[in-house]
Amino acid sequence: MITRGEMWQAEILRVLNRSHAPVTAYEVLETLRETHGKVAPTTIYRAPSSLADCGRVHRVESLNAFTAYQCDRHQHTSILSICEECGSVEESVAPELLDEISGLVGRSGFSPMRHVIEVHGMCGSCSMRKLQA
Amino acid sequence: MITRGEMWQAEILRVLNRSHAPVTAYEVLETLRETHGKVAPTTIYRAPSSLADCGRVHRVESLNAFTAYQCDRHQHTSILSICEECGSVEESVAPELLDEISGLVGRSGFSPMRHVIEVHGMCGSCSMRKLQA
DNA sequence: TAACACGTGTTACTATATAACATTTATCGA
DNA sequence: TCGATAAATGTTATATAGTAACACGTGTTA
Repeated sequence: MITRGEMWQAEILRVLNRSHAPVTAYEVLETLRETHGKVAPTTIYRAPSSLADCGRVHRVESLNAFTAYQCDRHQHTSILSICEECGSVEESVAPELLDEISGLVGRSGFSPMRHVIEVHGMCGSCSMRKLQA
Repeated sequence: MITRGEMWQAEILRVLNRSHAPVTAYEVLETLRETHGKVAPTTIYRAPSSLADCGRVHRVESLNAFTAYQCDRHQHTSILSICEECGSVEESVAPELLDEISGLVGRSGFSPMRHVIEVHGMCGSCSMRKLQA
């Protein structure tokens, strides 16, 4: 049986997948209001949180926004590269880098639970375009 | 000559240094209102931004808050470990790790400008305390 | 079917951040 | 020195982000 909560998760995933750039909760909200009438922020926030918990979407902390996983295999911590020119986000996976970071901060006894690794800059296509112009 | 802007920067640095945990802009605001009467959010936001630009404070993206650099030598990208138990933040510096990350995301032509690396977890002291209890 | 647990909806609010414009202060040429 | 101009700072209002608290309904279980 499909619960209403699962229905919202599916709707929101669809909105996130339509955009290759991260989408803020309120942008999702506006989109869903076009098709569903009145929708409350709470509805929107609950779903991505649970989706993030089960590894289907990323929360992009430095943008206060969400983005769907590009690839099913990536359902663990990713390094996100965020183009400040076009807004696109790429995922990279590097467990060994995460381990190095954990090792580094672990020297003082710190136990990592969640890694936030976001790199801002300019993507390849935008760099190209800039050079040509 | 000391401009008003520099005065605010100094005030705000003082507030940040009094706390070993990150402080939100609005907490700074409240503190400064106690001593300076009416202060507008804009005033508070301008100063940490310029302080962040010149490497005196970190903006902690995953907390929407600011924290002063613990050590003058760290005036470049740091890895922040954030204790979710006591709120304390530690800095680690590892240029070679940043280079590895840059190399990784650079494979697709991405040019990094700013690294956000924040690790959430539990600090050594809190782990100790938990074990004893 | 009463009583409860739990998921979802609704309202209202708090927190975070910035845009737009007003005012003050600094700078510079006449 | 004085006015014109540019730059920094102050002020107001508002946009954006996020959550708490409670209401409501639905599906259990006894």
